[in-house]
Amino acid sequence: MEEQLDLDRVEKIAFVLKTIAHPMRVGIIDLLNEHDKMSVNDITAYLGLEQSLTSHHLANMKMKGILGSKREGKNIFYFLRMKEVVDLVKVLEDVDVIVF
Amino acid sequence: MEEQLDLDRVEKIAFVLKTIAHPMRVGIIDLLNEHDKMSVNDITAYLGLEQSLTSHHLANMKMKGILGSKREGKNIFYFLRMKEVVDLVKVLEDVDVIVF
DNA sequence: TTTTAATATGAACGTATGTTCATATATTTG
DNA sequence: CAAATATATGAACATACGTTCATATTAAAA
Repeated sequence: MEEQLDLDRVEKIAFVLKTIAHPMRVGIIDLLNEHDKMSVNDITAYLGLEQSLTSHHLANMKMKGILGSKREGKNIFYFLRMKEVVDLVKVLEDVDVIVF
Repeated sequence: MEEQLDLDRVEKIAFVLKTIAHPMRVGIIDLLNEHDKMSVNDITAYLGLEQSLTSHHLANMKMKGILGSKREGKNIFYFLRMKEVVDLVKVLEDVDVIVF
């Protein structure tokens, strides 16, 4: 690595981390890694959240390029666009942490 | 993966992500990956921040188990304790993102 | 043993983020 | 076309987070 901070680089990396750094958004990534695409309803059920809150999380991740979506009739299906985020989760899978 | 959300799991993962999801904290990880240990002064210089702000970031990451520190005379040296975070950064190295 | 250097701490404050709630929009079905 | 279903949107609010500033602590050096 360099001896001089590369601002663009660290900002880009932090931007993605920030977008994912929430329990429910990690859950969404897990789910969409298992399923290719899922409707908002099914995601909502899985997370156990309110519809509206799920929708907010999904919109946020979509806007930032992590997810994509396509309508199919009454449903809208979300899917992983930035596949790398799955690896982020995998890296931390077995890490030993005390959460607070 | 499972068909039922594992809350402890996603909370743990999000907790670590959250701790790192800041440009300067990504910078700190880069630096400590290159150097084994570094004094607060040197880290501060590298980041181009105020001493106090750097100290806050370091204390935060230490408290949450990402970093460790040891005093040597006048200086305090910080080092990576949770090495896995380096891989988080590496995963996002070459990802294509539009930051805003 | 006062001064200087290195680092930590804590209060204060503004901004960002997560959540709720009420409502809007789109699509299908009767 | 009216009703039902699926999803989005936006305002309001509370809380979390990042930053600054002023001051405390610790160790070394003069």
